[in-house]
Amino acid sequence: MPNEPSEPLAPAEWKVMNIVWRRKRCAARDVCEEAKGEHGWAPSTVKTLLRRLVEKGHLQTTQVGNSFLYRPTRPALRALERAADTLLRNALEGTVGPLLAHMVKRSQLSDDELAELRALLDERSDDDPLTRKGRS
Amino acid sequence: MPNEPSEPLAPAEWKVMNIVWRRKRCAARDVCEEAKGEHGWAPSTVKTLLRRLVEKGHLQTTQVGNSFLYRPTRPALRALERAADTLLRNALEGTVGPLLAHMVKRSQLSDDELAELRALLDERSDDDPLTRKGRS
DNA sequence: TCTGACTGTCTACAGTTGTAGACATATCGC
DNA sequence: GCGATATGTCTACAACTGTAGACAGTCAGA
Repeated sequence: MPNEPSEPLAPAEWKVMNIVWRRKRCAARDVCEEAKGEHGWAPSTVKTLLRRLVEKGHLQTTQVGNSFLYRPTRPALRALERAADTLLRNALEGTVGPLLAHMVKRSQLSDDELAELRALLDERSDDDPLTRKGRS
Repeated sequence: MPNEPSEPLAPAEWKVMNIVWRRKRCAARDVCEEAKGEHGWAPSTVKTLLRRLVEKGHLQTTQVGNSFLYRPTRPALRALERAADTLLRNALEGTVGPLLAHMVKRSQLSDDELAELRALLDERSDDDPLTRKGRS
């Protein structure tokens, strides 16, 4: 039982996972409904994706009557962080800063989030001696 | 001639692109050499990937003698930004802030980059009325 | 000019992903 | 108990991906 499913999510799988994450847990029917509305998918499509996600360890099931309740095995944030790590691994020398800048620009952030990020940046430049060259 | 290749890069394709991006432009041989060292790939593997990348519009070629010079059609940063956009599209309500925090933590950023990010954050909280609710 | 080395092209093939129909079966209401 | 409905399973199949061998054309050196 791999607690952290290692296999990355394919695009269609992200869509299904997002539906389940939003609802915390749900039945196949709910996913089918929402996926039909959002992506126009046939129920079979959703069912196949759910099955594969269970196989890969991204979803857990609990049997309820003749059906399953699907539940993510890890929080959405963790999956996002994994994907972000992959992204960063692909970032060449000097592109990380601009990349983060781009993402900040694209994002709606709350005041709290902005404050937390600011704090992080300050921490960075305070305690990382390698980056302490040009500041007074 | 699609100036911005829309098809996303597969993992193996990122690896090849990164080699070409680092060198700005190069011959297949160079890529083969580096890819062999880094990933243990056979030359055929590299050649297939180069061909597919050209087909998809990620690489351009210039014929030189009996061989090609491969050159990226867009800068690495742009490809990264596209991938980042996809990542953000998968981010649920409330996960974007923590996600960015995670990325900042994982990244080595220069003083200049830190300063630029800080400036961006300040700009955000200054001019976005939606986020100006809790601050004095 | 002949040949060897190198380059790109063709072909291959297994595994993954996107998409979905067919179908057996379990359940719940009557 | 029986049938209608819903649920999961099996099967399918094309496209994409990872990986690579075989081969043909070409350029340079002998």
